[in-house]
Amino acid sequence: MLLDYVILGMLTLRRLSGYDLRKWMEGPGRYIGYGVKLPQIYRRLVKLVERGWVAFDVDVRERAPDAKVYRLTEAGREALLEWARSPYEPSSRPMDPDFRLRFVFGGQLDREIAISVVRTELEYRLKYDAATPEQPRADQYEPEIPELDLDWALGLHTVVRELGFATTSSYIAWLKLTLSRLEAGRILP
Amino acid sequence: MLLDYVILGMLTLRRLSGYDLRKWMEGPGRYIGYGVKLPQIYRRLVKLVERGWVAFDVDVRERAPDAKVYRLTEAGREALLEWARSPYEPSSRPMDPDFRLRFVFGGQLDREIAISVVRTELEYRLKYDAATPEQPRADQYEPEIPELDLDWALGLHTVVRELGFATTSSYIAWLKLTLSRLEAGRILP
DNA sequence: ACACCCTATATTCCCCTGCACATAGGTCGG
DNA sequence: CCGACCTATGTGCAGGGGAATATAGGGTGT
Repeated sequence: MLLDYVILGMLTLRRLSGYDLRKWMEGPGRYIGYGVKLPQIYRRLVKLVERGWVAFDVDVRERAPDAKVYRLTEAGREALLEWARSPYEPSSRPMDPDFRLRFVFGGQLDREIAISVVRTELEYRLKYDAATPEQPRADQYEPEIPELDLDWALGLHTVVRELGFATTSSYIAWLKLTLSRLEAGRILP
Repeated sequence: MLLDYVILGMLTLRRLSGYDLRKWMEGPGRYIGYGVKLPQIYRRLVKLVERGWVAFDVDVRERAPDAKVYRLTEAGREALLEWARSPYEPSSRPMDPDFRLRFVFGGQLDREIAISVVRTELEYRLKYDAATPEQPRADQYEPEIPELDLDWALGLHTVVRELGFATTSSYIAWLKLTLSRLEAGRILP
């Protein structure tokens, strides 16, 4: 379950309440592309406590309701590390959050993990996504609705595929750049 | 349910079996970013038949198992149009498939719908996503694990946010370009 | 001859997850 | 004073959706 590792990964950096986790997901975490609603976060936290991966202390607050502040346990740290080291299989859809999740929350534990995940992702994208996508051929379609303008419709499909192609290309460029920076031993100038 | 409208939208263009729908989702439809597994497609098709939005004919095939080839009904066409005309609320995560789905499967029905959806999306992205994201501040974090290199971890968060920022920027550029092309009345040169 | 994959449909089990709602104190504007 | 909104926690319900499995004919490789 991806949400488990988002929570464990964030708790590696600092203690957080369920409410904090949601704030992160709606804020900076938006770019990672994975998000769930509050009830789900609370439910997952309960399960993670049951499993012994996280624990909490009640933080009594004067001018706000009491909060449960969660922290990572030793078992949770091991679970996160095990996930981070498990084989990474890229998703067929480049915009899926799988890679970014692995990269950030796995990679933060160990430089070798970060490098290996980026390398795997890059190889996969070069193999399956670097090719120029095919144009849809009008003769393959026979609209059931006479009012539908087939050229218009396929034009929209084409421009969306162009968006996807451009996005994927710059994604691949980012993967190459990031890989070389990681291999050089530092990521920020 | 988004899957309903993916199916209705594809059936607007041509008759398809459940298996065909899955092939499209794994192939060209990958760029739209919405995908489910086969069992879910079959389940949805059953529900759409019950609701009267689609119907099927059994296609007896010589050298392959018989296939159910689905087609759009009048009620299905109306349901798709109603969805396409309903107010569009952009998702807070730019990579969610909501916009692309609306744009392709709503926009193919009517040029005004396509223009309106792109305009709404562009306004939203300019408002919420055009700003440079903040850098994470190291003093806000207190890792529980001494082995964790906080600068390294935050560096990874930063480069992923840079990827998100670059992606969003080129997405906004695409929205502007597409809007002006749509307003000019044609999308392809 | 046998293994394996492709087309094609579908079910069962079980968990994930969104929506609506409940609770409750604090703050702020009208 | 009241409504609206923020912090902060949850519950109940219904439906979405993945993994594994079943079935079954045809083609392809070794």
